[in-house]
Amino acid sequence: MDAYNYIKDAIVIGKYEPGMRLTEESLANELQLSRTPIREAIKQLESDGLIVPLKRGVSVRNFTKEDIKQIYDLRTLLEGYSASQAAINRTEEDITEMEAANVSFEKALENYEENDMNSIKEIARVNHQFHDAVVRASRNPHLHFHISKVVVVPLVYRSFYWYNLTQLQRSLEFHRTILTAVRRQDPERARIAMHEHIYQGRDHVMNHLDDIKDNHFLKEDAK
Amino acid sequence: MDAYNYIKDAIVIGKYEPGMRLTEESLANELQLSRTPIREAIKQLESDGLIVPLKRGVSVRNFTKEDIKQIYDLRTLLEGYSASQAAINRTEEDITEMEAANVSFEKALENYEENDMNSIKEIARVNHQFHDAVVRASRNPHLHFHISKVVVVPLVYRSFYWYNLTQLQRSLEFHRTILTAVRRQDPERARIAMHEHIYQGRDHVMNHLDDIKDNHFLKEDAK
DNA sequence: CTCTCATTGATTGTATACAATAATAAATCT
DNA sequence: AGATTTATTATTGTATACAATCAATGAGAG
Repeated sequence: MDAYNYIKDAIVIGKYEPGMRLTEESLANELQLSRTPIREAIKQLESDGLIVPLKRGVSVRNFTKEDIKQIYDLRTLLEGYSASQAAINRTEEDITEMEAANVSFEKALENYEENDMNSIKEIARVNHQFHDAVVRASRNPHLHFHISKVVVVPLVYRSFYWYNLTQLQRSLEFHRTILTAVRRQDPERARIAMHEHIYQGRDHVMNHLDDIKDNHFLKEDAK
Repeated sequence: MDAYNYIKDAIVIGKYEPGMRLTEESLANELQLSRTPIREAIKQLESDGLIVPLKRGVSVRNFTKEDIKQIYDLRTLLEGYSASQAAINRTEEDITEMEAANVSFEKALENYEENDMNSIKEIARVNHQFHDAVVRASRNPHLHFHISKVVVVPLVYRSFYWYNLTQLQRSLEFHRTILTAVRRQDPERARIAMHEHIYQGRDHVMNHLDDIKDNHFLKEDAK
């Protein structure tokens, strides 16, 4: 894996915590590379908004509750649009892919256990599989570009750790509703279903952020 | 100016034409720098989607007519949302800024002459001033982030060269309508007005792309 | 004469060295 | 002691050298 993806993953899974300062040399040591490729990775992560520039060097970005709200609102907007466009432009192959993703989701739910790292990761994977199929069906690469930047945010990723079986089953139901609307080429219903689906995710995450007292995600930006 | 902004501008104004291959060494020579900072700039521009990776090195991205359509659709969506949020969250200072931007626009129109490089640039500047004020009034930095990536596309920038006085006056009228809706805190009217405004821009650009025979923007991707 | 393979040349990927600058620690003065 | 200046250290910014890889050219075989 290259430096960019390594560091990105480390941030997303929380290995590098928000506010943590990243120095080129320590990263270079950890990845057994020279500073040159590290610097390039850092520049890209800065473009992604996952790290913020300091006077000297960079630190892992801290997303506040307000950030998460706004990011979910954007996701709602973009993925809602994505679903509506998918309903217009989808082919039979797209439908097949979405169906396959939902079958995988079902299977993943059968093996699901709360707090089991592996089954959670599997859920995250098949969930992404479905959403990705929708975006691809929309036939708009630029939309894909923006959605991918909005979804990668650490908290969005980690939200799967906070779901329980009932909520995940509800998610699958939404996927089925969206699939039906896309199959019937009903853009508005597809959009609304996706909108509702992601909005539920937003509520879910926001509730958790309220609960957590010692919330290291909400630390003030280390200046 | 640093390497990133230099190359970006060169691409946006068309100095580096679509499909043109960029080698690190030639850029290093042109900017009188070593390859190291050039490489970092290239990685960022790749994130922006302004250049595309080749098997070896990179080339300036070529935006097809389909790309432009999709980009404008996204802009419509994002800036429409931006206007609606501005209507909700605006302060008096935001209104003042938007008013100032429109006054500047008026002034710029008085000095406007078709094909006059300077007055065109001035129009582009004050237009951006207004749109930027709206985004800032929406109080959503992430929205700002995405809109800025969607607006920078070369063709969007150059579209100002294709306007005439009547069309620019119409643009100013739209700005006024948007401002009114934002002032009255009417999100839906603000959204629709912005939507219509940008959609006109889209039509305008698409018509021009139809007209232009020897359209170097539409060259096939140099592989 | 054309196709294949090898050799050459150009360009990128990585490492390292040095210079510039910021952060930190020490020392001096009031 | 507290503040201010100076010295030291840490970290980044840039340049350059070398290794790895891809593209292009040419030589030889069919």
